Amino acid sequence: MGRAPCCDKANVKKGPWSPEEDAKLKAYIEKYGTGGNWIALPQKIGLKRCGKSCRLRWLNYLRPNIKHGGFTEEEDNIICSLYISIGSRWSIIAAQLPGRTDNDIKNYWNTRLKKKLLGRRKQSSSGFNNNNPRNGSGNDPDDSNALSNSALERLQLHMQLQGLQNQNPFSNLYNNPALLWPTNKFQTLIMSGNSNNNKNPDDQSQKDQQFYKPTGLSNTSLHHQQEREKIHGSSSQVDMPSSVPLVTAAIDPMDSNNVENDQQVSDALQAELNEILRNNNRSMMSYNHHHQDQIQMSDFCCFAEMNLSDSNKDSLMNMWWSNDLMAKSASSSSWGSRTISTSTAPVLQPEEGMFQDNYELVAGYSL
DNA sequence: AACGAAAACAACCGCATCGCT
DNA sequence: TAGCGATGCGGTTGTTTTCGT
Repeated sequence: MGRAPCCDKANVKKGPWSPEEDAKLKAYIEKYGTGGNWIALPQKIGLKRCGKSCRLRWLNYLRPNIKHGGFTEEEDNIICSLYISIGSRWSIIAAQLPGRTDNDIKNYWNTRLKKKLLGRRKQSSSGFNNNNPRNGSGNDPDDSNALSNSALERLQLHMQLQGLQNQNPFSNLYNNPALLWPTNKFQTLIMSGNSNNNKNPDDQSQKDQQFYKPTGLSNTSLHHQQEREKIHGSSSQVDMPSSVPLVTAAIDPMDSNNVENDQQVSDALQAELNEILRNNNRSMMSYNHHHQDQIQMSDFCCFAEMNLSDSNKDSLMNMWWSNDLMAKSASSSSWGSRTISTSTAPVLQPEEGMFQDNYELVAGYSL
């Protein structure tokens, strides 16, 4: 049995919004607010629209102080850094850019910024990542390659920015440890969210709120505050650098609950990583025409460009995928993959220091 | 000017989660 | 605490605009 539709599809208008519809929706919300019920809203206004559609229209286009287009260099920097750090968590990224919506940023990234950055890579590496039909869509939930597409993309960006530090416009910001998130502490925060009143280890949004919310706000009041901000258009931006130590202090990474099953968890994680790496090696075979046993991570162009030993490059690739896997394991949806059953999989909690060495090895900047 | 391809933008869909009863 | 409706999110698709020939 399928899920009940949120509205009567037959009597709902779809497609672009007309100026009249926009005016009706805007006028109503500005006067009465959303009333906390988007589903009922279109009926009240007399719009033949789905409540979700109204919500999207309001949030993305009609609410005050929305900016469209004209992304600045600084915004590019932030988007880039955050994407590399946390992946396609557009709502979080959008929260750091006042006036920008997640949809806008997502579109901007997919259509322009990504190309602008990845366009710098060598032809050969793009052949592997983009021109290989096996890797093209990333839609197949059973395709283990899909798991690492985002990670690989982020890795490539990471490498390029790292390699171009002296001449690229992102270098200053990229070296800002407060903005470069895939740090040991950040990973620990994500993974240890359940040690601090988080009953559901899969509840990513709960972790997000825990991570971003200012002190003194419950999740509920935070939600209400966010709702108010959305309606009134004030910035929901949280000053990230200052919020990080704030929450870090609230969650003790050395909490004994977190490290209880470290060895067991590390073993399980390593096994999963090995499997993923094997799968990726197989897909590399089809691209490089190498024997599986001969494939090295260092065969990747993005690694070849780095001044690292082969073993370090391979460690890097291991680390990067593990970073992605850890994130995905910690979340059921926000991190993209649904290939790992969060209901049955153990909550992987890395040891303190698990990523430390790798990041120092790779990044070359102080965390 | 006409056409097709590519890029950009807008909106929809399905799923996970929240929060109320 | 289970059930259910509402909400939020990210991925995807559809449409429009721009560009190249």
